[in-house]
Amino acid sequence: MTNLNPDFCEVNESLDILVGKWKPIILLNLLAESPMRFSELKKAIPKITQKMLTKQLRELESQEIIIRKVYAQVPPRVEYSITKYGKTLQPILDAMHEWGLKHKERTNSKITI
Amino acid sequence: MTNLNPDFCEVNESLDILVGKWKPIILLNLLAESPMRFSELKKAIPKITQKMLTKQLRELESQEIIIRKVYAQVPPRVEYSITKYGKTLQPILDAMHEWGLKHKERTNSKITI
DNA sequence: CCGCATCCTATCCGATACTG
DNA sequence: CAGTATCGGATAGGATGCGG
Repeated sequence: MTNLNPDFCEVNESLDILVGKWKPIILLNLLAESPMRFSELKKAIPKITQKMLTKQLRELESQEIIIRKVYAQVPPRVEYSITKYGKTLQPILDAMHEWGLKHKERTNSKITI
Repeated sequence: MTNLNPDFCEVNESLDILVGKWKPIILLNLLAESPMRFSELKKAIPKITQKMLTKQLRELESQEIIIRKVYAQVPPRVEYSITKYGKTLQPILDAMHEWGLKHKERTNSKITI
């Protein structure tokens, strides 16, 4: 393994998509239930601001992980869905979730010693 | 799935450890070969600055993903190894690597159309 | 050989206010 | 309802130079 740099490390390809304070939570929501309206996502993730929700959704959309569908209505209705491609991230999310749980156990048992 | 916020999303536990421009590459190196000297890592990852290498190593050390061993010599000799705990990240790294490869194929085939 | 200190820049992210 | 626009603080990361 010689002359590595981040531009040629495939791990970073998936990392780029997942990184963002709210990306994992948004993806977990849309993997569990698609489509979801903007307001439903906002309600499911109360602490996110509208600005950040919009921004992270736009980024995921531009990477074709999710799809944004606008209905020409008043008031507006916008629905977000995970794409088939986005679903391929599931194994990664699962592995990370499982590791996270173990990590928490470990951390807790340390504190209580 | 209600009232989620990043502080209670287990995915972020593992993400926190992996995020950092050079963390994945450092981990892949140490997973492939442990221990490695500071200078060996620097040589394997030419574009990283000493400051960043030191910083990322310190962070991984504080999370007990790697171990830092100093030999009382002149000149100094410092070796870094992956811990048993750090090895539990391997499935995540593997999943991300595999996804990254597929992602690159996909991206390339798009460009060449 | 290994690392620290300093300075600098870019981007992330939050708070708040406004709009078709 | 589903966004923009603007401001400002915090953090990540790079360049460079010094030190035991």
